[in-house]
Amino acid sequence: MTAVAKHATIFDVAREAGVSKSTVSNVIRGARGVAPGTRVRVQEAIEQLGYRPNVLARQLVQQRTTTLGVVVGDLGNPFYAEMAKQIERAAVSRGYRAMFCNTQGDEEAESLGLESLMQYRAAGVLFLSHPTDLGRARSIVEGRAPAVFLTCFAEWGDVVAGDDEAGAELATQHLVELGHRRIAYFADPIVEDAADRERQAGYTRVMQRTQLEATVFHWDRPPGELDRDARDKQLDGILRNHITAVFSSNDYGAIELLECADRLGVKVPEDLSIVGFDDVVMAGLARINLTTIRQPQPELAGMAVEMMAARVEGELEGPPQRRTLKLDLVVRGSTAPPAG
Amino acid sequence: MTAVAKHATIFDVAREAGVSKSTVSNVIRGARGVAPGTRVRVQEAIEQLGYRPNVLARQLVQQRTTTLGVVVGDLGNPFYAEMAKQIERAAVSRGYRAMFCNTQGDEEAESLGLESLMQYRAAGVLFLSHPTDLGRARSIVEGRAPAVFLTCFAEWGDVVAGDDEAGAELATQHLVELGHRRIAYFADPIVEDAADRERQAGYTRVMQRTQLEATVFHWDRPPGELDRDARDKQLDGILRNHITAVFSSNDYGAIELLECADRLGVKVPEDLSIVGFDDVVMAGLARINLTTIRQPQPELAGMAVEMMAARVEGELEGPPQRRTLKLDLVVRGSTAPPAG
DNA sequence: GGCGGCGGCTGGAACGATCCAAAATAGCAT
DNA sequence: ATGCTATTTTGGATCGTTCCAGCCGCCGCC
Repeated sequence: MTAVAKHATIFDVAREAGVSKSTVSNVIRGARGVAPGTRVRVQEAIEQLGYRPNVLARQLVQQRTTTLGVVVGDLGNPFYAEMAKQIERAAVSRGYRAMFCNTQGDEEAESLGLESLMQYRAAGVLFLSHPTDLGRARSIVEGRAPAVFLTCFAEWGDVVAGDDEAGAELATQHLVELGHRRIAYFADPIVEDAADRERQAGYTRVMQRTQLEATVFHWDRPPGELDRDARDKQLDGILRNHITAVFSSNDYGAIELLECADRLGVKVPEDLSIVGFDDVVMAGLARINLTTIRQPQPELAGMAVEMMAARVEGELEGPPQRRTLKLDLVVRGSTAPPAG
Repeated sequence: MTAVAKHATIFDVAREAGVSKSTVSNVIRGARGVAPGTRVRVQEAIEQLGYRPNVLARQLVQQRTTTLGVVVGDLGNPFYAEMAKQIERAAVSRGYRAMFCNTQGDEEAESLGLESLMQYRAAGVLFLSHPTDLGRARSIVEGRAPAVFLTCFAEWGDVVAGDDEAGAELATQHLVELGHRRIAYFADPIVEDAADRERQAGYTRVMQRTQLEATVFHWDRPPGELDRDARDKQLDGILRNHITAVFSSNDYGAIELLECADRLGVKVPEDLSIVGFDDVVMAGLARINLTTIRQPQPELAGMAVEMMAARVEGELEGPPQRRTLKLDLVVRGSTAPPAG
């Protein structure tokens, strides 16, 4: 039984039930005005033949699809993976299907993926990571499908994101309240996007408000496995500067920092407090136990899909909107009052 | 510009270029027998109108799609997320598109997802997690689309998996060579499937070969956050039994064990050696540093997609095949010779 | 000069659904 | 019976492609 059977069509069902194709169509679409007896006969025929309507044909004639394109930089990254899962669930529960494009930060992959989504006539495109080539992405998508930016930003589409600035304020405030005075912000070079900017802004605002000196760092070399020594040296230099607490723009950076500290023999949180951002699964492991800012992933994903659906179904019109969700501080074991 | 523009069709291009739709079709399909001049004119018209062929229409008439259905239990789980990403990449590079269905272990979600995939006329279905309701899955898919089971098993489809038994032997052998005699196998109750069985078999075989007593455990209560005490108590009881090393059926279970040990004040690896399975990202974190068996995810995914493509394209026929990939031991810091 | 062959191009049928207008049937009162 | 309305049912057009058979015109050859 390797051969794949031919699928039954609406005509096969019609013949089996002794009605016209239109009546079968009325039954499967749940249209009213079908006699109860006929409906039953048609349903039996459908059951009998194992008939399943061809979505492609339907979408072709209806001139609209229920395919939601999702562009994501790295599906393997647990943060995005969780987000992707929530999006898939939300999409399905609204009658849509998600189609993911993993770009791996590659421009070529990104535009090919978007082109492909357009060829599939995706009802909308949801950007889960900031597009690598924003202009190109715009030229491919705009005017053809609505765009929603989730956790990232562009002025030509709706935006759904956590309130990064307020979240960063929360994180910084937490450190200040613990008694820290020399607090640094650590930017992850991988994501030099709007989110990073806002988080930095939140940090800076609190520092100014409390009359403390803001210090912003970023890895001299991105965390590419091999130059741990360089990074250790960098953190060492920073600590000599009497920094007692670090707020990292995301959890991955924070965990990297944690590992550097371990290697340098710097005790966390006794000698150095660390706060992350996102609350990825790893952050909750007992051995990591990272204080961080939680992103409400299910709500974010749900909201993004809801907006997308509203645009697609014409319930939402006009200029791009921006929805922001509140973020919460999760206090764990990587923060404590400074040693002195 | 909220309104979504109508897409140009092959007829629009034909009119623009002053040729028939068939010629345009020949150009976009790269068919030979089109005069160079004509080809250029058509390509200009395509460019001009921003024309993109409608995949739905094409697939409808061609009676085959390039959609690969992927059924996965939990896209948010980093192991599956990485797998999903590799599948997506492999699919795209072979001219297919992946369509994911997250089932969350729910039978209803699973069959709805599969039904949906069949309605989309998916060219094949790739199971990334063992189906919750195997019989139902079979009745929906079999005869309509080829199935490939990746990292899981069913007799009605091709199987691609790591050599779990050999991997488990490697893990157990490693513990034996370190000098351990009382070694336990810990089954994760979440995945009581073929993989678990084979891993256990590998463990048992080594134990028998070395004339050691095999001891199999499983959590009395699954790791559902709230009953940590119960699990601590269980591990405590096990350790009183003079167990000095544990081989867990997967990394999540191993990490859980690690956390229990931490809470009980049991030192790893001094008092207890732990080996996991899968080599998820977390296992490599310096603070976790788990000795484990690595699954070659890119190769597994690539092979699965390759088999799927071969089935779809008719290059592979006949009864279900089974491909097994070699697994490697990754020695990290959670294993050491026993204290005595 | 007629004819076969060939490269280039085209029209029509098909794919499997939706949806509308029109036809058929049923029900009911006169 | 007849007419009128309400309910069911139906045929046909349509969506945007692919692909095949056939047409047209040109070239070279005998």
